[in-house]
Amino acid sequence: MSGRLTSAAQDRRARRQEATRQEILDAAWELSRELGLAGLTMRGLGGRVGMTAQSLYSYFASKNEIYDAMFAAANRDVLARVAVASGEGPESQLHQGIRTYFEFCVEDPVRYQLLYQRTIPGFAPSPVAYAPAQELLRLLAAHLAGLGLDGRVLDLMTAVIAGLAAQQLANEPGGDRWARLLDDAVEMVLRTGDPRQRTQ
Amino acid sequence: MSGRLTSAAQDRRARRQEATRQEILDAAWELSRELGLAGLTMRGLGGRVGMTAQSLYSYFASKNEIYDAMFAAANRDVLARVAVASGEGPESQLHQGIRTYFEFCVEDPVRYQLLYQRTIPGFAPSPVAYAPAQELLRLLAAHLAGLGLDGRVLDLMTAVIAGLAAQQLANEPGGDRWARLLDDAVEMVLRTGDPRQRTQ
DNA sequence: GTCTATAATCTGATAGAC
DNA sequence: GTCTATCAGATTATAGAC
Repeated sequence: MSGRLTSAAQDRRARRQEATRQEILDAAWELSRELGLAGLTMRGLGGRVGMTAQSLYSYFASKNEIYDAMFAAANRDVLARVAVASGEGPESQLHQGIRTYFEFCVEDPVRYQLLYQRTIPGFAPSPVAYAPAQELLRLLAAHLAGLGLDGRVLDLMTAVIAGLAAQQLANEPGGDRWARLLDDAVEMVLRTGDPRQRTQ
Repeated sequence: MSGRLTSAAQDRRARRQEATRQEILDAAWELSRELGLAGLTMRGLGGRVGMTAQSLYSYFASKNEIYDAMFAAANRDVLARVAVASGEGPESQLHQGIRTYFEFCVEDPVRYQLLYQRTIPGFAPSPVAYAPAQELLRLLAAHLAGLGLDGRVLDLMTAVIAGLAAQQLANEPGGDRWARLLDDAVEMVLRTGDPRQRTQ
């Protein structure tokens, strides 16, 4: 019986640990949005979450491990959101999925910087943290393949989506000047890649 | 006569000053490419150029002024390169100009980061440093207007170009997987914006 | 698991001699 | 214009008491 009790206590402790980790990550996002990704410091983060900077090392082995956890969470988030995007018919579903992804991108400039502009000096995401992004790309590739479109169209599509998101974030964050071009742009790429459309 | 001599001496001194400034900027680019834009430090820069970090302040009032000078030089460079891009007929000229611009973008990741991904914490370019970029955009707008295309097409065009460049730099720096899609992508945007092409 | 203390180092920038 | 010396801080991270 003491074994079961010990195990239950371990569970409780582990859950508490995990809850604190999450609290720290929430504060890290908050601070990053206020001061920029490079402005995030262990002291500032500790202060925000109500402990000393040193105590953070009980939850994360290094500052980069915090960045990695943020990276992983964001990637898991976008994959989940795109996966549930529905629509009637494959083309509508594709449009919906891309729209969902695009909105995720322009929603949070700091998150976009972390995920897609490798700008933090010593940081590179771990394979585990990066995996959902690859899965997302595979998902898009499969959808396009289902419409008879090849890798060339995939590359063009990712570039067009990324370009619209980047322009929106850089030149008019929070606006829709590029966002409202998205559907037509996607349609344009689909038509270009459609063999029935080609002249040769 | 002493007046002329003094003036000549001032000229010589000013030229020497300017030469040293340029030497410092060259070293700054070099170091940034080695360590990343955020990795550039006054001490490192001083060491590279053969003086102490403190002496750099005789040439630039601050570190941000160095970033600004780099920003300005890069913008002047790309404008000059695009301006001389030639071609027969307005469409060919447009393609050539865009190709020149694109190659400038993918040529140097660090320069791209400085110009187009506002990632340095305290730095914002001065109006003078930024001006050539606006001129470049006006140039593109005028070319498109000459083909009967509106601001919507301009926004779509900038997004497509930026997207291809960003994907190329992020996923395959030095390669041509996205670069070789450029001409077709530009053509695609031009056709989409052509009123003769529209169905309604 | 949290703290204090501190290591060890880096940063941009200034003062003043020469 | 260049140097030495130094300011006034910041940074991540570790050691060890409790």
